[in-house]
Amino acid sequence: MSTHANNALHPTGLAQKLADSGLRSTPQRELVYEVLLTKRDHPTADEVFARVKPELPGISLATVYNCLETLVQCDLVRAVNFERGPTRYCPNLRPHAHFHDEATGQTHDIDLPTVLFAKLKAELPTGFDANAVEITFRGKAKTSSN
Amino acid sequence: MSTHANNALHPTGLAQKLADSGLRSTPQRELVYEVLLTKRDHPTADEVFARVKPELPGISLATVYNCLETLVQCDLVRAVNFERGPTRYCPNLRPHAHFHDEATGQTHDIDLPTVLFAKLKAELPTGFDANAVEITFRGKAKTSSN
DNA sequence: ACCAAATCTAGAATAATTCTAAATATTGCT
DNA sequence: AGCAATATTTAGAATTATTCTAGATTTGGT
Repeated sequence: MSTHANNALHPTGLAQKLADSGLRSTPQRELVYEVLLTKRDHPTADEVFARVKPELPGISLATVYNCLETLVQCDLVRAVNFERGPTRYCPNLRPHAHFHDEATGQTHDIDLPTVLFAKLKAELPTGFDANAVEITFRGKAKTSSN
Repeated sequence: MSTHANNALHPTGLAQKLADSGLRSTPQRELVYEVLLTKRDHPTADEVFARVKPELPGISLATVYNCLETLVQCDLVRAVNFERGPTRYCPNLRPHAHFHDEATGQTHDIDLPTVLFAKLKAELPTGFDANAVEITFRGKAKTSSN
């Protein structure tokens, strides 16, 4: 069922990545990561908390924040922000943009050719050296998947 | 001294733009707008408040927020967000990107060819109709103006 | 000058996130 | 196995930026 390129990194891989940063694999971290992989709808910390609680009823919201931050630090997950709304989390590590649907509030990943990111960086005046570019679209999506 | 293309819109123009939206020109709105035009360093609401207070000691922070919001609504000013930081305000209406200097925290405007924005929108899959694109660079700037 | 509507103000309320300090869990010795 | 050192989790308090509320002030049109 792995029809599309997927950067799923299951328990062992996760443990490895964490260890690389001198961190431990814990049930909380594994579960938070799994929740992000399972439903890739850019959930907020609160939403992750809600999805994780049934599995691990004792988990606290602070821990969810901690785990998410940890995963971001280890480059397993990207934090996505849109106009002061709550931070959303995204396990898609390919370079991509985001599309915010004004009607539904949903966030969609938009894959873009890598060269485009390079082209953008090339537009910067001398003296500016970017190590990241973020691209966000806003508008209406009339996808069939809605 | 008007060396660069400038979209300054002084009192009369401001009053006009406000009137277009059925709003009044007030000392507070004029001053907030002037402060934004005078020092275009993408100040936060707090910073605008600090700059405005000496001129109009009775002004409240709530009013500064109100004025900024009003100016944004009238398309005189753009609100700029970067990773959950406080919203910053920018009177540059040309389509442009922002560069966040990780070292200084400063925000710089980056003018980009208009066609680039169009090209980006063209990359969207069918079904996605964007009415705005936001581009943010992050990195180090070693400009002489620092 | 008067009235209605618009605007402004101070302070309370809210939302998302971070901080703090104590409780738990885990690891690496011995 | 036993134990100290360290990492992680937890609940709740604190913080920050912003919005809300309700009353006071200002304004434009008659």
